[in-house]
Amino acid sequence: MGRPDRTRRTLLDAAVVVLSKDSAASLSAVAEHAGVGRTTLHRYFPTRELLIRALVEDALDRVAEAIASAHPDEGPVVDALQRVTDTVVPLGPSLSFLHAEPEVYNARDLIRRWYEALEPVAEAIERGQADGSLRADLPVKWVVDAYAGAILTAWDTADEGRIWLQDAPRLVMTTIVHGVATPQDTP
Amino acid sequence: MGRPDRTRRTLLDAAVVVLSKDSAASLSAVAEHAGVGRTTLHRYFPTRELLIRALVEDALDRVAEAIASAHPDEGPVVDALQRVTDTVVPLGPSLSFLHAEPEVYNARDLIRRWYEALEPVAEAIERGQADGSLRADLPVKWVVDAYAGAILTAWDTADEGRIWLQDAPRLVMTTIVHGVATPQDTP
DNA sequence: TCCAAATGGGACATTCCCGTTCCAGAACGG
DNA sequence: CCGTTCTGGAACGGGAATGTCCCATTTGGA
Repeated sequence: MGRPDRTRRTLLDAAVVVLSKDSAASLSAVAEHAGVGRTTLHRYFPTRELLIRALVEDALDRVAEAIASAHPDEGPVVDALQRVTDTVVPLGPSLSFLHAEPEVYNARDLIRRWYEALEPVAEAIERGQADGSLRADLPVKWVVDAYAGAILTAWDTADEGRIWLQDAPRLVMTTIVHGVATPQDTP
Repeated sequence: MGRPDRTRRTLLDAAVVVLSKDSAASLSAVAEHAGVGRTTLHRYFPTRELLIRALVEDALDRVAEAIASAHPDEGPVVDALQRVTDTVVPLGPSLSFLHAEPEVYNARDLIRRWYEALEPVAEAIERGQADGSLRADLPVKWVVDAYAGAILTAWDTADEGRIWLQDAPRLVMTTIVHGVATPQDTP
């Protein structure tokens, strides 16, 4: 991997962190956070628009890859979701960026691609509802969003120092799968 | 209530909708969405900073008032949370705005005030953990964030048309309280 | 070591948004 | 019905961010 590739990677990583906390942050701020001159940033991403697009692509790729690597179609559904959670939580900045970026919010095709990336999770949830391990009185679309939202919340909460990041996967799984009530009280 | 009060209310309502979807939206966009001239907007809120502050105050007040009106300190905790959910879900735009606004994210005191507004919820959760109706192996801070996050997610999901807004409170409560697994599988 | 590639800084024009001012017209209340 | 208040449009200066160019310097590989 040559120098250009490393610089590009550095820029993408810095940009996702900065822009996830302020989607309107200036390109100067991004370049500075990456330890790179603003000129160099423009050399790799000529316009802000192109930088955003590249970040979205990168984030979607990472999420899709992380989910795939967890093999959500294998084994008991709850175990599968546990594996997905473990691999996706570290992608917090990318999730946070996708969620904060207005470009994503207002572009139909990008929303569609987000849910395409989550499709294996949706299938796992359907599988769970079919085999009786997940309750079937909740819309799959809702469960997908609630699950993804919980992961995002966990990242944000850890980022604010209210929980430890290492606890995040367990908290997400316990809360989403079993709920916050005591088991006995669940009718 | 005179004309100025109504105009101010119109502006606040329009601004929270526009800025919740794009925290960097221009004041022209806000004024246009409110059906008001940009001059008038500046007459009520001289600077963008002051508009943001007023929006934050308004959002925090609404959340605190909605929670208080649900009397989260009375009756069974799960019932109390149900009442809070019912009253808070309609505040989606305000929650979304608070969550998206970088000004809030980066200001210690505003974060503190957000959690102060949620304090009655935190107390209800503590009460539930103490009386055995809620599981005690989850940090209260996490439960508060997960709960608020679920309400926000439900609003966003309804806004995208993936669920009906009228179903949101039930979905939030079922998911957060009981989880998405079938009751029998909860150990 | 040497050369090509990559980088960083400075300078510049452009564009967009903000905040202000002025003035004419509309709306509301007495 | 009249006058006070509120509103909307136009115009302007200032400032910040963007995108572009040029050139000196550094870096890393052959």
